[in-house]
Parts: sequence; C-alpha cells; structure tokens
Amino acid sequence: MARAEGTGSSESGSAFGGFGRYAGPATLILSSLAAGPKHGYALTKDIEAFSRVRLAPGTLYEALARLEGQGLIEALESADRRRPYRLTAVGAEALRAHLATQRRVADLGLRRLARSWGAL
Amino acid sequence: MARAEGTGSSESGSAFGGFGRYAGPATLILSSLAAGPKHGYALTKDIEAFSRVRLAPGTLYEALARLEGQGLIEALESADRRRPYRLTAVGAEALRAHLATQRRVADLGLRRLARSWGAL
DNA sequence: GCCGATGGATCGTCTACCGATATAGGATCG
DNA sequence: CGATCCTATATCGGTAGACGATCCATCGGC
Repeated sequence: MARAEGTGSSESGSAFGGFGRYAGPATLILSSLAAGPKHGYALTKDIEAFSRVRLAPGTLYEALARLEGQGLIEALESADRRRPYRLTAVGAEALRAHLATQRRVADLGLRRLARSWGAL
Repeated sequence: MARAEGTGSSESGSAFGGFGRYAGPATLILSSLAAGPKHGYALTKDIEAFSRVRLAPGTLYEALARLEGQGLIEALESADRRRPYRLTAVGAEALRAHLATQRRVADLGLRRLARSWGAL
C-alpha cells in the first residue's frame, strides 16, 4: 500500500512511498531477503516457493536496481558471477511497516468476508 | 499477489490473475466491498479510513470498471446519482484467496525479519 | 559435444496508476 | 442570494513499473 502519506497518522509515517507505485514485486523481494542475502536467481526460486509467484526476469532485475537506488537493499561483492543483495536497516524497517499494514488489511478483509459471506 | 498460476498447487488455482497486474487498489476496493455494497466516493472514504491510502479518482473508477468487467463486482441500480457496487460470489472467493496468500506472505516476512533483525 | 539448469541482463510493449481537470447537486452561511 | 465547501462521478494525458522475449555465459552430466 504505497501512497500512504495521508494526514501523518501513527504508523511508519515516512518509510512508505519509497516503494514504487504499489510495491508488488518489491514486497516479495524484500521479504525474501529478510531471511538473509541472496542473488537474483535464488530470489526467483525462493519467492516462487513461498508465494507461488514467478517474477519475470525484467521485473526482478529492474526492481532490484530500483530498490538499491532507494537504499533499501545493497549489493555485496562476490568472487563468482553471482550478485548477492542484502537488506539494509532502512529496507528492513520499510518492509516491517509495509508488511504490518498489509497484514492488518488482510485480516480486516478476511473478517469482513467471514461476516458477510460465511464459510464460502 | 497476482500472477500466481504456478504449478497448480493447492489454494485457489484459477481465481488469481483476474486481478490486474499486481492488484493494489483492487484488493482495497474488494476488501471495502466485503463489508457491504458501497458507491465510489464512499469507497474512497472507507479505504482511507482502514488503510490510510487515498485512491486517486482515476485509479478508483478505472479499477471499478475493470473489476466489473471481470465479474468480481456488480453495479446496483439506484435512484440518486450514486452508483453502488456489490461484491459477487466470484469476487468474494477471489478476494478470500488473495487475502489468504497476502497474509501468509506478510506473516512469513515478519517472522523472517524478527529472526534476522530482532525488535528493530 | 550436447543439453538442461544456473545466473545475469536488456529491450519493447502494455497498462495500471496517478493527478489534473471538468461537471454538478446539495448543504451551510453571511 | 452568491460564495464556498462537501459530495459524487467521469475522462484524459503522462508515466512508471510489470512483463515476456531474447540474448549471453557458465557449469555439470551424460
């Protein structure tokens, strides 16, 4: 949920908006990196494993470049041809705030659904 | 998280991909409608209240048109100038599946963050 | 020597999202 | 009674981000 500048509010405040328009792939990438440094290809595999979302290569590498430019992740040097990335402190905080909101919204939606639509 | 066709898997299967590219606003709109029928302007207010996201009018009405075309919501007739929309059964199921995945991903990310970054 | 998996990267297209803008009815107030 | 604000919907142009296609290189098996 980007674009959350609103009226100031209580949670996170500024960290948002750092995510792109809405932050689809970005959320997945950062969540994957939250478990530890990974290179692009490993990210693809991990993300597919835990979310069943297969990121297109274009989406992945462009998102990585954007996230690095925003200081949410940083590249690590490596001997072989892999280019690992690591979550920065700023990135970790931005992710935490974003995921908290996302979970809150998901919970609310599911509660509303249960009330209006029962077991479905 | 749209684009979840994956390998068949267990959850939801086909309902996904009905969401647009990534489904930011769509998720918010459907979640809002899960509480009961609402017209566009009321959706803006409700969504801002529970997610602190202010949807631009263009985003809102174009998303509504898209969702209606996909059969996830349907327009209700009304006497005054308001155009209320209601969640369809298909829309409710798609939303349920989407929110379930979203919450699972959020939980996983937060757990990973807690492990690697502690209280932050 | 070929093939599939790994690994990285770029390019063109498509479209969702956004902000600006337009329109207009209803309420409130001086 | 006109000014101004809130409600309410709609469209349009610009843009950024997502996507698939494509290319290249390395490595391990067979």
